[in-house]
Amino acid sequence: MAPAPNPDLRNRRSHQAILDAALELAARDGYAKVTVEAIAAAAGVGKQTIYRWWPSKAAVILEALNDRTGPFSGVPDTGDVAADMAAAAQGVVEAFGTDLGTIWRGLVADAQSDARLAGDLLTDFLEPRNKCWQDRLDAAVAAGELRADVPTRTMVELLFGPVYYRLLLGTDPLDPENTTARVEYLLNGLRPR
Amino acid sequence: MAPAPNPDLRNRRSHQAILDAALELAARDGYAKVTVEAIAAAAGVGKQTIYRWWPSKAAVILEALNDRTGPFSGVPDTGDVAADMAAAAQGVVEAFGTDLGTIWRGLVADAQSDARLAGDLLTDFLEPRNKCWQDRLDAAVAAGELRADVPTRTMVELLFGPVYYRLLLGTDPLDPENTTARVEYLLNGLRPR
Amino acid sequence: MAPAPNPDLRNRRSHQAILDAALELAARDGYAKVTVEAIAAAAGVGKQTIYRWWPSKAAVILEALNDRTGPFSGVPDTGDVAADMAAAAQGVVEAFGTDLGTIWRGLVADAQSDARLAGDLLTDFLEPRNKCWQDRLDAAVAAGELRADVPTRTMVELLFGPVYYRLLLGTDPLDPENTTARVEYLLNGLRPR
Amino acid sequence: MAPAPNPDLRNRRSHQAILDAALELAARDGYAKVTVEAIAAAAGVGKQTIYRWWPSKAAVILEALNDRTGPFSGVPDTGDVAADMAAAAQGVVEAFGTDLGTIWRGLVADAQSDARLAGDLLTDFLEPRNKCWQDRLDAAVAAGELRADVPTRTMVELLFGPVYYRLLLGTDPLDPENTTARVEYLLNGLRPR
DNA sequence: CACTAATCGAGACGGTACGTCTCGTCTTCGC
DNA sequence: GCGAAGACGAGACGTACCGTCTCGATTAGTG
Repeated sequence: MAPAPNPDLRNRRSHQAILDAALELAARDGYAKVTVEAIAAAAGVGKQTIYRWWPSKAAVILEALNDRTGPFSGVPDTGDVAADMAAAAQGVVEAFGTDLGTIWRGLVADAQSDARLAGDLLTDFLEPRNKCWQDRLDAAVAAGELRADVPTRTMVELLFGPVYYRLLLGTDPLDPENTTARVEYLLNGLRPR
Repeated sequence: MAPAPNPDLRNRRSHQAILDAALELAARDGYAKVTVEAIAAAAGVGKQTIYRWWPSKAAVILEALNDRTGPFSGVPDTGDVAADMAAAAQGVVEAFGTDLGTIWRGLVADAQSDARLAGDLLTDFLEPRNKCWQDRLDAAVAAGELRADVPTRTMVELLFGPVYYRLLLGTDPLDPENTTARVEYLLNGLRPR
Repeated sequence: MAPAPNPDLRNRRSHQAILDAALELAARDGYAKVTVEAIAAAAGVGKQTIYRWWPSKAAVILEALNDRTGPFSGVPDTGDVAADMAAAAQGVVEAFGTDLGTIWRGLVADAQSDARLAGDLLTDFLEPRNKCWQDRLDAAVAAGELRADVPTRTMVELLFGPVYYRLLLGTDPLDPENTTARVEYLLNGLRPR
Repeated sequence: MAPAPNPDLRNRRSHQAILDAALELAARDGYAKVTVEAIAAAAGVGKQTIYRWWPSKAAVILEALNDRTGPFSGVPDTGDVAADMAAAAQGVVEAFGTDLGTIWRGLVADAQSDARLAGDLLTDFLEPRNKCWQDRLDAAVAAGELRADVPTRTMVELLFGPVYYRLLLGTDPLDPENTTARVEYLLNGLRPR
């Protein structure tokens, strides 16, 4: 069906205008209220130009998000894994406190009924960041700071799972202090000593 | 505006037919594909009869879910909090492996752009269950099985956060074994001993 | 596919608003420039309400035309068939000089690629009028004013064919005088006497 | 605006391929379904190459038609104007029974909303043929076969008007027999003798 | 024989309207 | 007078073409 348009002929100006418009509308009106039609109008672009290059509004906004945040800068490595975990988790919490959090919630929501988007969310956004984290944690394991018998992938889930829990379920507000404390709980465990 | 319909006049048969139809459609076609129109048709009911009593399809399905699963039976208390946590977390994971998981994902997705629904999700479903858990963990704290300086609400987040992480982000499949191990990690911490 | 909407439930106000808007737009902007979307907007109506009851903009405009012109009043019968033919042909020519002519040209144009519309044009507009004419001419034949060996249907074609020729091909402007003369030519023939 | 492309640099192969493709598509899919895009694709040509030399798909197809039918061969002159009229009218009717009729209907349809095309239809196709007819009829008038007080242009309308009436309105199928008879009616008139 | 300029194939672009879909409200009729 | 049935206004969807535009890559006729 799709005649596979030639990316070389892509118009830079339009491409960027679409990303910019998408992000601005999402920030202004809320993710759910954004429509492809509105993005096209705001970007001064034909709808077909969006559909030619993206399968859905979600895909546009995901790329816009990546375009805006730029390449993931990596995780800190001060030698103290506890401090690094706390710092980075706080970074995530703070980022989620901005428009980014709202937009990300919308993307995750759409991904529940759009398997392709779910995959793109992972490959384009989540997994690269998690990969960095796993590397950092692997180093900590090697340095004897963390248990070797716990998969670092699981550690990442333990660290960020509660953040997403609050973000998506809204049980409690995202709270940097709580985030710092959580790292200590994770490292030392919930058993009394 | 809304003439505040008198709940006494509510038709039991229609009410139940709507809940049943909603759940069946959600299970068969997937949450996102269900429409109020389809529920009404499947229940042999006018659309207005649904809109009179519920604000959205999500509200119908949430009530249908609660209607189906019945009142929350509470958490186990064998005296061994580790075993209880593992058992219950596994129960959740198993439940999420059925239609319930798919439907729940849909409800959480809708809640991202529907504050009222988000509130209902908490009060009608999540908080009652979490309240039970906090009570159980309070008992464990009192029994000296868990640290007293960690809010039990946070403990619940640590336990279930990673489950929701996988459920909603799809990084890895929900896995009962991993769930059991996670309880041990949480209790003993990630530091080498 | 089409669930066959129930005409009894049709909204009178909307129906009339659509017909009025269609005709006004056609007169103002020209038949070809009218769009279903514009009719809907001008009538303060949803597009679906048009598509529910008509298959195309042409069908709307045809009905609007019939609604406006009202039932065909019939043909004159003064006893002098020549005078009657001239009068009526002139009536047609004059009508075609108004918006009606422009709209009718548009409908005939659309009918070239829309068999259903072509049929509707005949049954809803052309044939009723031609039927009246054939009856009038039959009477003239019976009165000995016209040849009995020429089908009256053919006579009608001879009378109006040239009108449509000018209307649709634009070779020459529609001209009442020429119309009158043509009746004489038809009746007496092109041979010198 | 238009930089007036230099016809000398025109690519013969492309020109012919466009005409051929246009006619083939019109015959195969019907005039209305043909698009400039499809002609370009079928001719292996860029869209701009069509728009450089023609203002619309109708103009392409009109030229293709003229290219295919070749120069108009003129009207017969056997000395018997009745026979000649019948022969030629039948020729037209027969031609209209082929793809040519369908395509011609499409062109006339488009001309209703395209004044330029309407003009081209006359100058490139209709008027040359009518001119020949008028000449032939002038000769018949001079020979005393036809009335001198009827403009030959009007005679042509009387002869072909009914043909177009049937072609464009679809009241009855185009019928060679009826065509022959019509010539007799026209010559001798509709009055009983 | 290179040079230069316009045409060429290709197809992306900003637009417009299409006909469909679903939403949440409003209207009608039958029980 | 309630409720099923479903028409309604609204408006986004994703598609199809329009006519214009921007690309190299031919392809002429000129110098």
